[in-house]
Amino acid sequence: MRASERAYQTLREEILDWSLLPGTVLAEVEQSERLGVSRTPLREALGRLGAEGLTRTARGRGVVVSDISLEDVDELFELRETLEGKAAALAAERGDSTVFGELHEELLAAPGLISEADPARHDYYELVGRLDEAIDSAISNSYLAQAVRSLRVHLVRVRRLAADDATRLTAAAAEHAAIAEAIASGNPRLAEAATTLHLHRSLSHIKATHTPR
Amino acid sequence: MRASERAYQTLREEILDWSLLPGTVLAEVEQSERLGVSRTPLREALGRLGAEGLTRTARGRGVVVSDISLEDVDELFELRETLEGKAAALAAERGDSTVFGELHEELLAAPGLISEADPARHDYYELVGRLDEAIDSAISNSYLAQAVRSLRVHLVRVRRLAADDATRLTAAAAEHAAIAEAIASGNPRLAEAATTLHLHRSLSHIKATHTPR
DNA sequence: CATGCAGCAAATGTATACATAGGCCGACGT
DNA sequence: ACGTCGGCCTATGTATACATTTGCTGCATG
Repeated sequence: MRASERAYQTLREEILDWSLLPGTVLAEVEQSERLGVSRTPLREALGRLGAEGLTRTARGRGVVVSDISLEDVDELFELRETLEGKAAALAAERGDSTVFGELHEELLAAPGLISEADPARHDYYELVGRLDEAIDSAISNSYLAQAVRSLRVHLVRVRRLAADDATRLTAAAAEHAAIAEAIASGNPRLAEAATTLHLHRSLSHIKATHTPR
Repeated sequence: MRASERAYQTLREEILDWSLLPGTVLAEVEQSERLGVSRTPLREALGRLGAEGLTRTARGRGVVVSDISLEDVDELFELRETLEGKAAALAAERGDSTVFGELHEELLAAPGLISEADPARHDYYELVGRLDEAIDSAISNSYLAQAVRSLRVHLVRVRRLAADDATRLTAAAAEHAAIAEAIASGNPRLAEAATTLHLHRSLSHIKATHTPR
């Protein structure tokens, strides 16, 4: 794998899982030595991160990890409701009913995946990720898909602000199942409504459980 | 100005005004010599263009200018309707009524700007650009604003597919005036409807006047 | 005591040399 | 004659040396 790709993947992971906290300065020499690559591929990695909005260049202090506050969460969900609502509606119009029917079945059984044995809820998030991918490919619109994907990057960070307890995840699974069912039934307005409902509940949960640091 | 910035601006301009046609290969040495910068800043410029979607890396042949077809136009407008509709609605909720009232007045007088003396319609597009900026800043949502801006880049390219005759521009000015008026009146649903109407007419115009090459 | 300027230091920005991989062309074999 | 293999050559990927800018510190002056 290319050195710039390695540096990009590593930094991206570390930012998304809050190993690198907002405000952390990513100096070129420092990071290039730490990651074992030279400054050139590291700069390319920093450029890509900046384009995604995960970092910003603080005039004079170099590149720093972007901040993400509760206000950002409101803004993110405002955009998310718009984009994912439209995506769900288009998926209902254009998607393959059997694909989403199967996802619906799986999501109904999802509470079984939320076991205490897997604190990271790997299986659960993998299933939700497959629903996202199915919607992306069903909408047949690369620009919308791209917009949704770039938005989801930030949402991964936000997830850490919320306490994803088993109770909430079980409820969320039911909401996702409702979205899949609506898409499978080919009803755009219902799919959009189910998405809106899910996002509002997610946002409420984040805001209710967030403990200010 | 930085060399990488110069290279980026130049290439971006050339792609947007179709001086660099879709499919054109942007080899690093070739372009760095042409633009008078070394390969390092040029690579940074190419990276930024790729992140915007104006170029893509063609496996083996390096970086090429992205294609943009009539199918892309449909996809672009589908996303545009979603984003700009939401933006207009938010602007109506949160914007300063006087700002949009003044833009409304100016847009009503816009047909006077469309003179035969200025084939590029510089004054007209400047005014429309100010409406876009006013909406962007009124929505108070940096993520949505960013999404709208990244979308507009592609629309600049599309504009060249349409024959922007004086008749269409006069009608478009009236549609823009209606949007500004709806925002000034603080009516989100009206603002969204006016935007939807305008975008549909723009798309119809593009599809009606486009002469396949 | 505060403010501004000058010099220094460390960061980023740029150029270039070098490594490496992949594609193309020619030759050889079937 | 066509296909395949090998070598060369040109492209990109990386490292590093150098230039340049900017922020900070300390001293001097009002």
